[in-house]
Amino acid sequence: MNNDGIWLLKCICDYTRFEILGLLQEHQEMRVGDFVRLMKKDQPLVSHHLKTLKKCGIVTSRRQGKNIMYQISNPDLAKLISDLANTEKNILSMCNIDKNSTSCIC
Amino acid sequence: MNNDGIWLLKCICDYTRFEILGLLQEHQEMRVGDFVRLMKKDQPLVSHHLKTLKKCGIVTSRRQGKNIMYQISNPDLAKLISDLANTEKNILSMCNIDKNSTSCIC
DNA sequence: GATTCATATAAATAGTAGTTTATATAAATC
DNA sequence: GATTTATATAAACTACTATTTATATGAATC
Repeated sequence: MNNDGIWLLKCICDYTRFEILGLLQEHQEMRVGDFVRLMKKDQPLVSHHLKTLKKCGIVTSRRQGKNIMYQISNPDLAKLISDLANTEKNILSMCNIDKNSTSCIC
Repeated sequence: MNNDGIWLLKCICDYTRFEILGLLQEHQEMRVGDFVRLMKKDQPLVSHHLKTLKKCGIVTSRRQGKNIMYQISNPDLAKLISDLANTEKNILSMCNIDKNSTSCIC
């Protein structure tokens, strides 16, 4: 893992992974196939990002028969991630964003 | 600006920009040259990242003689960014990080 | 034990973003 | 007004990371 002090934020700041984490906040535990269906993305792509999240310690997994179930590694972490998402939302709503513009005007 | 809903987090999640924002939290307002000196990075690099932050609406600038002064665009935003940094720190401290390992174990 | 289903892994590709190098602009000073 | 100082811009380069495509693994079922 890189050593720049914000590798964890970076790990969360990819849209696909952000989406995965959002789904995991809602559903506690999910199979890979669930992500694939809900996110409408290719299975290898989803698996790849799950692996990245796992390497960062953000999610854990367990096998259940043919499926592999993923969950956020611990409840406190889940809370902090949702804090992060909320902070992001607050910042966004603080900005007057013109969706067709190239910038936001705070 | 991209449209993935986390462009702002992404804008903050670069080490150089994170460092710039950290300095701006401490000093309210700084000249480009101040960043260059304190961060020990090339001037064009710093300018480039300041431009990115500006495009995202995170910082603003004003000219003062030969210098251009940068500041975080508004106090609420400054607070939210420091919240973000704190959340990051909390997450990090929640993880038992072995600095020489390739992952953290939450 | 062969086939199917679910997921992982690996390799190739493509796109993006950071960095460096060189140059331009704009204000201040002599 | 020429030179210096501070900053910006542009182009070239590099490195990283997401995505795609193809294949492998491993459990369950017939």
